[in-house]
Amino acid sequence: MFKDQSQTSLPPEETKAERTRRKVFDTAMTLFRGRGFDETTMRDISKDAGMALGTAYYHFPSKEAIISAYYESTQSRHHAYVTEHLAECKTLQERLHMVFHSKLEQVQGDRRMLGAIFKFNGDPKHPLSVLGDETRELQRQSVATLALALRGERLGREVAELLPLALWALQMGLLLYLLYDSSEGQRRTFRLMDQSLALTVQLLGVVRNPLLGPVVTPILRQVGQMLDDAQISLKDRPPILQELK
Amino acid sequence: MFKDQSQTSLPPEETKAERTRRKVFDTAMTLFRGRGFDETTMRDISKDAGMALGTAYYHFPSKEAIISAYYESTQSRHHAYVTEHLAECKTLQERLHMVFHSKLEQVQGDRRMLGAIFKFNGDPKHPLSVLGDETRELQRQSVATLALALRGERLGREVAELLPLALWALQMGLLLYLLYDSSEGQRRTFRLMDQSLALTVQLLGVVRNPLLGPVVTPILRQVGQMLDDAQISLKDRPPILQELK
DNA sequence: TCTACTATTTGAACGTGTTCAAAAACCTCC
DNA sequence: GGAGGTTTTTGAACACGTTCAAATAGTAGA
Repeated sequence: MFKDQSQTSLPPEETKAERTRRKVFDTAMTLFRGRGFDETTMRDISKDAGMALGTAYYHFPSKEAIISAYYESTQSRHHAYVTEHLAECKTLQERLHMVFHSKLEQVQGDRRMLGAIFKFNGDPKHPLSVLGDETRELQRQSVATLALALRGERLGREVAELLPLALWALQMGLLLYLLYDSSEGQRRTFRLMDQSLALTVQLLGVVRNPLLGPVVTPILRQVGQMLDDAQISLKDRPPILQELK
Repeated sequence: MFKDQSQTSLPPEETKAERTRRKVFDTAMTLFRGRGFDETTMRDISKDAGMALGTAYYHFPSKEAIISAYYESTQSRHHAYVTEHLAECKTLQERLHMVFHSKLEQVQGDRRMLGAIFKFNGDPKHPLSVLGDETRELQRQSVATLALALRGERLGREVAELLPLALWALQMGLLLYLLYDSSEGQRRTFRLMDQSLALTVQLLGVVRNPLLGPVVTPILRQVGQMLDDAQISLKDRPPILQELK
């Protein structure tokens, strides 16, 4: 219809195909948020987007692929937000608070979509399984984003290795909790999050207490070895869990 | 076809309907184990069971309901096994070992079916969500079975409240790991399990150390309060997570 | 044995996600 | 502007889980 003459120089990358793809994505997001993932059909999406069913499938190989795209986009938005606001936070508490709160606020409106993400963890072969092969890179990024909150902390080797993964697990748990939390404004999840983070900081204090070193260090070391052995680790190429052996 | 004349007195409860239902269940189990849940069609099941599609649906309201029945049957088999063998185990280690090993051995052959169970956790409304409303009773039983391993232990109030739930979470984690573990005989999962249990016992030692009481007790108390507040608790009617507030 | 009722079985039909061959639009080089 | 090629769009078709009205088998009371 329209030749895109207004933007000859700015983004030369917005091809027609990309515009269609975005139209599918945006329409799907609106419908998913409104009715939920399962209640929205691909036919609904293509109809609302003003195109044929096959067209939507040309741009997204499956319905879940749309969720996957959402997953990527929130992750990168979160990462951007965190890197931007990191300098403003002075203490560890502040950094953890900022990192976790921004994540939660970001996905707060998408509660009904989270289910669609958690749904696929049961299938190791499934591309959307958070623990699986295909989301490995995404999961690595997610851990890296959270690890930014630990920047500059003096941590023992064991803690430095384990904590980012533990934070990731905590975040996953909180997102799962969010999914079930229909309290107003999801305040329950926010409270649980604050308490969890306070506890984390407190535990970190215990772990760093030199008097308790002899008790704590061997345990941490053992936990680390155990997770390594089970390949639930972060050492160089981080799989979390792919098909094992 | 056959009038069942051989059992006039033994089980008066095996009606024809029950026999058909069992036929559906058994056929489904065979196919699920062989090809996996998703790869098995309701049409496959009904054909192999020698009946029409609608008949299978008369006895099970949905495909997932068959998994649900499996879920119940393993839980009760596990419980029976544990109560029977509990007396043979003298130490805490032995009891934990027996309880966890028997569970794992029981579901070992059903790896491919576990995915179908984990799949539904994403949806709070879904009857098969392990955290949800409808599986509450089943989850309570599961925790109770695991708690049998702690019978007779002297535990502080906080630990006594938290540990069973922690064991349940551990078991869930191990089952998820099992799902991804295609190592021969699932030895990776067994090893991870043994290590986790050893660590559990070791941690229990730390927690019980009277010298560390002042450090450990307030933390445990706080964790307990936090989970209570978030309704992730076991106090009287245990919800774990249902739709919140 | 017949009658009325219930429990069970049947397969056609529906809505879904997905696939695909063909049509249409677009692009590039002459 | 037209020929040849590629990208995008289209809607019919498929297999699946599920529903349902109708057919059949079973049962209990006369």
